[in-house]
Amino acid sequence: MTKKLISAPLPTLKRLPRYLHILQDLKAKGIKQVSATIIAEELGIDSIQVRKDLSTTGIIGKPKIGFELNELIDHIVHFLNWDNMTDAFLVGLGGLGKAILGYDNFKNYGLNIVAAFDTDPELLDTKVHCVGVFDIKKLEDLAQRMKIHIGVLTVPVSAAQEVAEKMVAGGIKAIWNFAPVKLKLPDNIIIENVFLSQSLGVLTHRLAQLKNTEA
Amino acid sequence: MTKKLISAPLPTLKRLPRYLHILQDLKAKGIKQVSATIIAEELGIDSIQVRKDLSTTGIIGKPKIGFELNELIDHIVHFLNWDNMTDAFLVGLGGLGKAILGYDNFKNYGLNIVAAFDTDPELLDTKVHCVGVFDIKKLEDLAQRMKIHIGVLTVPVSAAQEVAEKMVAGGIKAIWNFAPVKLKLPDNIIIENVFLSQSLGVLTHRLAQLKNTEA
DNA sequence: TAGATTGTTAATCGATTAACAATC
DNA sequence: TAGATTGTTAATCGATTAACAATC
Repeated sequence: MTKKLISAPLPTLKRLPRYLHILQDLKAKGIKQVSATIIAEELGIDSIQVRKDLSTTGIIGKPKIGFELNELIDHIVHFLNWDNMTDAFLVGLGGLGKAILGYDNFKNYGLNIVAAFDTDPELLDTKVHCVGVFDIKKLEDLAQRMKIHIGVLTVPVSAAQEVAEKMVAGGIKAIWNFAPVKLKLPDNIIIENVFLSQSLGVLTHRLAQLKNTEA
Repeated sequence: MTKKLISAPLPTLKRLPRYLHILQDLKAKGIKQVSATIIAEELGIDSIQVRKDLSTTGIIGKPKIGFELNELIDHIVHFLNWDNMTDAFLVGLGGLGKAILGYDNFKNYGLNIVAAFDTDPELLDTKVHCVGVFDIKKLEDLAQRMKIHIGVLTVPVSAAQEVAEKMVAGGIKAIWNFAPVKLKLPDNIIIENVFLSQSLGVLTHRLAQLKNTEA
């Protein structure tokens, strides 16, 4: 039986991977128990928030003691579904696509990229970071046959919508989108965008602000 | 005289680059005016929110007409400080570092990477995507002499804190951090984190949820 | 003019933070 | 035991959404 995964507020969901990083550090140091206070201090946030976030994963702590480290890690990992490796396709072997393929750590995050796609004839039927590269024409058919549910989209903006539609046609249910464009897809498709310009905008705005207040 | 940059709520700040993408698309199509309604439809958000967000940039629209496209673009670009190119250093030439160096578009986002740093002897004194690569030992001195204020941090977790401290020692005021670790730096240093695991966690959790509700 | 849109004030909603009893 | 921590309910805070007058 699979435990039911109850959802959480988006901000909570985004903090969970950060807790996990800390916890795995502590585990490597041989620590067995941890309190919300410790985690909070490490991340510079409020301990009440940590406690509330952790409770959404279903973990039960012990007053005065805190949480069993291994048990807590398991709960977070399960909540994020990182205990089940999910196969994925990646489309677009530009710099970013290659970087993601080469970043082994995503295996710790439940993501297993099993094939890559591009239009560049030079790349077809080669391997990049041990992953086979195929023509985009084969995407839909292969996705269906291999029952792929996650697509990583690292193509230029101009191709993003078209490729995303092919992913959906192939039965892909969730798209990790790195192209700075709003994908127009059916409502039941999960889209998670990584827009680097957002993050950079925050940085440059704040830096300008800082310089203005200094001047 | 530089116009004063008033700050905005973080969610607003993060939406502004997305508005800009849409507006530049419209500009390329030769359109001269735009209403909040149009932008909102394009992004699938509320038009009231768009109006409020835009007003934080200081733009004044015309009832019934909307906004002058060029004027609106200028306001957002100025608000994000993307009209002033800021020189930056990048440290860590792994896959991600190389991808960022190769992504010319950041020049549209006010970021100009003028030098890269690594420890790999093979890379030193070569050029990657037309940017010179230097030994990390030279980082502090060069940052000071060139008055660099932004550092892009794409090193492994194990090196992140140490390199970040070198950046600060070199006078860098804002760090765009891609290493999944909390940097411990003075309060006046601006840190903007890009934690891909956060985004991936949201995706895998939601996909698991979807499958659970289907089953 | 009538309809559409802006800009702003007020209401709602949801997340964070505070308070506190329970407890190892 | 006393102090520290959990889990939960209530209060606060801030962002989103609604309402509406002004206006081209």
